[in-house]
Formats: sequence, structure tokens, C-alpha cells
Amino acid sequence: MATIYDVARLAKVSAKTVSRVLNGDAPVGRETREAVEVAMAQLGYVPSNAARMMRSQKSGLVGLITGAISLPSEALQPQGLPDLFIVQGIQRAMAASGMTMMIADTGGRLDRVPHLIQTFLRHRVEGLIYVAEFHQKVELPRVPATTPLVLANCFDAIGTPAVLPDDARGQRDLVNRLIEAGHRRIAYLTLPLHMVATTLRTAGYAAALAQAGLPYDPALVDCADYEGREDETQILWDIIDRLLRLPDPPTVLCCGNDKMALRVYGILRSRGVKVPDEISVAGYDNYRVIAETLFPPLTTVDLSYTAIGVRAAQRLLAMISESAAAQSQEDCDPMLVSGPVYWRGSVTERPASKIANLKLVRED
Amino acid sequence: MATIYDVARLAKVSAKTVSRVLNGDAPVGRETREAVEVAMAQLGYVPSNAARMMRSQKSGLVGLITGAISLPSEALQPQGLPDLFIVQGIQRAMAASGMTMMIADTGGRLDRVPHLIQTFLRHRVEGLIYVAEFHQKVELPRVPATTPLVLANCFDAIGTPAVLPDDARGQRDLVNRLIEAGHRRIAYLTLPLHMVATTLRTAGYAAALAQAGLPYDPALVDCADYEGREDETQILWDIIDRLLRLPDPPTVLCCGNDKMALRVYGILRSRGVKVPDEISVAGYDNYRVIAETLFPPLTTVDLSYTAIGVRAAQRLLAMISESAAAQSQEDCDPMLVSGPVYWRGSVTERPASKIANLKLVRED
DNA sequence: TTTGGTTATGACATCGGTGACATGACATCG
DNA sequence: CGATGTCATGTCACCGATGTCATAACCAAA
Repeated sequence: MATIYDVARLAKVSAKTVSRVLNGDAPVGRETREAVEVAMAQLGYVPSNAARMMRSQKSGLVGLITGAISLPSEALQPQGLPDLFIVQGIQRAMAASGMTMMIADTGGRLDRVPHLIQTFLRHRVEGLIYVAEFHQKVELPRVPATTPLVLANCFDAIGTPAVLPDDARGQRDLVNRLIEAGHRRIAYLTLPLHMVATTLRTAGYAAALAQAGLPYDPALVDCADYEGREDETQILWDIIDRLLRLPDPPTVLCCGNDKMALRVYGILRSRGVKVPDEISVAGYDNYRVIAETLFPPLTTVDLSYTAIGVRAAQRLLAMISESAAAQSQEDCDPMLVSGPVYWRGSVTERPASKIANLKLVRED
Repeated sequence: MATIYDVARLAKVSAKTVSRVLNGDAPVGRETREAVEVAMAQLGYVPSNAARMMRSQKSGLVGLITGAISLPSEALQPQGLPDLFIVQGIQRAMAASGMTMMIADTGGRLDRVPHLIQTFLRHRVEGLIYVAEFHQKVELPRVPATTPLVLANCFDAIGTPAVLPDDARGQRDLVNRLIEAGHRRIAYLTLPLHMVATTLRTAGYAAALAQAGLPYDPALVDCADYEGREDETQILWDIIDRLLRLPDPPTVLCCGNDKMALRVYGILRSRGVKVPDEISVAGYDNYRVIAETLFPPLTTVDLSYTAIGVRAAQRLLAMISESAAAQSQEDCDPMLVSGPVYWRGSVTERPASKIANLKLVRED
């Protein structure tokens, strides 16, 4: 591959002059510049980043670590493919800033993370982002303080800057909207209880009820996702059966995610219960392949993973550029990202039960 | 950041000796080695890839270009998120070989590809992979012959090495299996006609029928996906309506992909047609979030995008290592990858119509 | 005319590693 | 016992850019 010296020789100038043409950091005579440009084109010259980097000590690289890429949609992925969307957002923001992204994945093995970080450091990345596949607490090996790190979709105990989905607010917004639409008996089928998202969303659900002065009825809340188990559909079936037999049954089923809602559709229809005429269904994630394709389309909360990625990237870029200045205090607060409620046909504005507040009915 | 000289000074040896400890490419005395290791640990030394690369001329990098990351699941993505799975496969294979992957995406704009390639060349990537979001023909700018290029999920006019899904075979295998299960009237709802996959799969469908001596009935084949249009569901509804009213209606609906199958489920159930008791449904892609979650679970063909990625990566690695040797001729044939048929509950083995060949019935 | 400033260009050192080669101390072999 | 080989280590140049400084030509101001 041609070097800057080859170009210099062909253009009959010094290497330094070629460098000046490349970077435009000092005046170069018209004719000289043209001669250099011709020579570069003729040789197909591409400058070497490695060489440039040695002098300038700037790599223009950021490293991204994730399980997103290599962890297939196997078992442990209750929420679909969120991390891929986050990666997408990060990539978009990074590309816009001129950084090149290096990606590595853990292959599901967290013990490989130190090695991956090491690889990135060898390339002198200017920053690192770690993306988790679902909202969780993580524990990463220490990275040198000179290399900024941002966590996306996860957080740690030592206050590393993080960008997280605002699960509490998302669920609260959704339930608020359901209440506005006249629903009073709102069931909530949660994701596994150990998940951070479940805790937060359940809090959001409760907050919305409280705010509207509605009682929190434990009979309406149940965990409907036990990951590994084979009889998932059966569990869900039983829960729905129980809910429908309640003396005062729910008018809407809030599902832990869109995937669960998809299951619920199947079960309800097998039982001959019409959505949304007889019961409404809502999801979470705005997993569009499901939410928009279902019939009727699913009301859900947009988790805007892409936005999480964009924010994480922006935060990292900010840290890189102000690396000299001391990190401001707020840098240690996790940044919360929330998305809008998507109101679609799966929830009726006129719940099929005795509604106290009649004026809420018949709004559309 | 500490350099090899810092380590050398601290360990009281020459830089070259430190280099030897790092690479293990020449014998080093026990005590010396230990002293060096202590010094490295003490300084938190991380060797610079840029410097190493300058001498060795090996970057250990491969570049990946795709629209996968930044192109959201917006409109133009008829098949879900295949490219992300391909990327996943590539990453897995690359990581196993010790290569570091750089990712860049087109942001949907093909005109950015030359610039991205340029960026990669500056980093002296040892190979490039281009991943398309669906099986298609592409036209890429020329890359220097010294940098091998592999196309994944796409092909070009000049015979660049490619890895493609074997659409014809996948559809043929599925239809074969349906015929084995006793189905004789097999409807096929295709993806948009301009897609490569549609042409190939329709050929596969026809081939399976021909092989079984069944007639190809044009009334059973229809394009059911007109992308941009708003009334997608309506179109699908009308087609299904027409099919069900045929004097000799189909016993199974083969859908262009799992997403379409999801729609079909909704429509059939709205019409009170039971799946699979009254009509069977099959998809394509094995898009697990849909196929496994639907009720009943969907029979479909695994497109094994991950395998396409793995193969593409392996092919590239082979090209990199044998770069000296002339490329063998077969390198110019696209490599076809196919996945198995996943037989699930959405297709009955005992189609609800007059079946000629009774011995095929009641096999399970 | 001398001084000072701008433009255009080159010489050379340098970034942080590694390859080529040299050296000295021992061990082995014929 | 000298020739040869292996081990352990060091010296020095070099990879391909760019930063620093020098130089030469030219023009304007003093």
C-alpha cells in the first residue's frame, strides 16, 4: 500500500507538503496542491491511521461492549432485542460525530469483559460504552480513569454514568392513559419479579392508581413470566382464567411486554374472548414487529431503546471532550429516558363494564 | 499512558526484552520475565496496537458495513431484523479468530458506503464484509484488490464472493414437508414480487409441487405484501377471503414470512376460522419471537441468518489467510445457506379436506 | 535600504513498538 | 580443544505519519 513518501516522490515534493495537503493545516501553492492530489489519486493512496495516531495520540475510536450481538434470542431475553436497538442508536450518534466504533461482544460470558476492554485499550479507544440486554445492575472491571465509560440499559454500585429506561414513568403514563379512557379494573401481568424493570413498572402502575384515587387490588397483579419454564403458555392461561372469573373482572390486561401480549391474544381468542370488545390488552416496549402487526394493533409504551443509545453516545462524547474539566456532579446521576404511549386498537375507550365516571366514555 | 520504555526502565532491561515477554517470541530468563511482568502490572501498561501495527503491517481488524444498525425496523424491512442476526454470526466467528471488528453503518444512505470503506482502509482492515438487510443485488464501489471483500445476504454483478440464503431450497423443503403431511391444496402468499427471495421461493414452491406430481394452480398463489401501502391488512383479508371461497380451497396458507403469518392469524381468527383445525398456516424465517410465541406455535423455515454470518466470516478469514495464493475458482460461486423446517402446531398432519393418499394421514 | 510579516516548502526528530543483527556466556559435538 | 549451536539480552533502524524549526521568496512598512 502506497505511503505518503510514495506520493511525495511522485509529486516531486516533500512528505510534509503532502501532509499539508491532506490536513489543510498550512497554506500550499495551487500547483503544488494539484500535483499532490493527482499523485494521491494515481497511487490510490490512503493515509494510515496507525501512523497518524502515533503522533497525535488521538484514535478517533470508541469501544462498545455488549452481549447484544452474539447472544441469540435464546432463553434469557425476555424483552426481545433491545440491546440491538441501543447499539443502533449509539452507532448513529457516533457516526455523526466522526468517531469510528469498534464492537465486541461478550458472547454471553461476562468473564470475557476484561479481555475485551484490554483489546480496546490497545487500540487506545477514547471512550467505552457497555450495553446490557435488559435493565439491570452490573459489575464491570475497573477501567483506567483516563478512559471514560458509560453504561447503557444498566447501572452499577459505584455511580458510573448510566443511561436507563424510565420504567416507572412509562408504566405510569400507560396506566394513566387507561384510566383516562375509563378503565378502572386494570390487571397487570408482570415480567419475572427479579427484574429491575418489574419493580419499577409495578411502582409506576401503583402510582398511577394512587394518583387517580383507585385502589390497588393485589388480585389484579400477577407475575406471568417464569422464563425458563416450558409451560409458559399454561401459566398465562391459568392466570387469565382466574382474572376473568373474578367477581369484578379487569377490563384491560397490561402485559409485561409485547411478546407476552402476543401470547395473551392467542389465549383470549382461543377462549372466544374478543379483543378489544370484551377485554382490552396493552403491552410494553413498542416492539413494532409485534405491536403494529397484531390484529388489532397493540397499545403499548415505547421504550425507545434507540434513544437510550443516542443519549449514551452523547453522554460519552461529552465526557471525552471535557475530559480535562472535572466531571460535573450530575454526571453521576443516571439519565432516565422515556418514550410515549402508543395508543392503538387493542384498548377500547369504552370498557365493557359498569363504569362510574360516564363522562369519560365515548370520547373518540 | 505508559510505554514499553517506561516498563523497560522500571524493570532495568531493554525495550526489546519487554517486547519479548509480551510476545513470547524468543526465550527470556525466568527472573527477567518476572521483573518485566511486575513492572507492567505496576504501570498498568497496555501496548499500543498502532505502534505494533506499523511494523508488523497487521491490523487484526476487519470492517463490517451494514444498514442493520441504523436502519430501524421502519418501513423497508419486510423480513424483520435479519441483518442484525447476520452481524451476530459474523461477530461470533470473528471473535473466535482473534480479529477485532469495526462496524459502520450506512444510515440507510448507500452513497455513504465509499466514505465508510475509506475509513476502514485508513485503519488498514484486513478484510471487509458488506451485509444487506434482505436478499438482494447490490453495487458497491470497488475496493483495492488487496483487501478481500465478502457479501452477506446480497450479491453483485462482478462475482464478488457472497453468502446467500438458499430461498428456493427452503421453500421447497417446507412444501415437501406439507405434502408429506397430506396437504394437496397449498396456497402461497408471497412477499413483494420484486424481491429476489420471492422469485426464488416461488420457484422452490413450484419445484416441490412438480416433484410430487401436483398441479401448480395460479389461483393459490398471490402477492400479499405491498410494503408501503396502508391497507396491508385489508389486502391480506381480501386474498384470504378469495382463497376460502374457492371451490377447492387450500388446506394450508404458506406466508412470505412469519410477520405475515402473524397477520394471517389475526384475520383468520376474526373470521372465526380455527388454526390449525380448519386451516393450517406456515411462515418463513423462524423469527422466533413470533414463531414460538404465537398460539399455536408457527411452522416455519429457519433462515439461519446467524449461519449466513458465520459462513461469511469464515469465508473472509480464509481469503485473508490465503491472500497470497490465487483465489480458487469456486470462490466466485455464491455460497448458499439453508436452515431446517421447524414443524410446529400451526400445521395439521390431517388436513380437513378430501385427501387422496390416506396412508399419509395419522402419522404422529 | 533595512526590517518585519506572510507564504510556501523542506529537513529532521519523534510517536511506540518490532525486525534484523550483534554479542557474550555456556553447552555440545566431532 | 576448537567449531558450532543455543540461550539471553542489547543496539539500532524502521514502520508512516506529523510537530517543530529552518529556510527562501516575496511584499509592505519604516
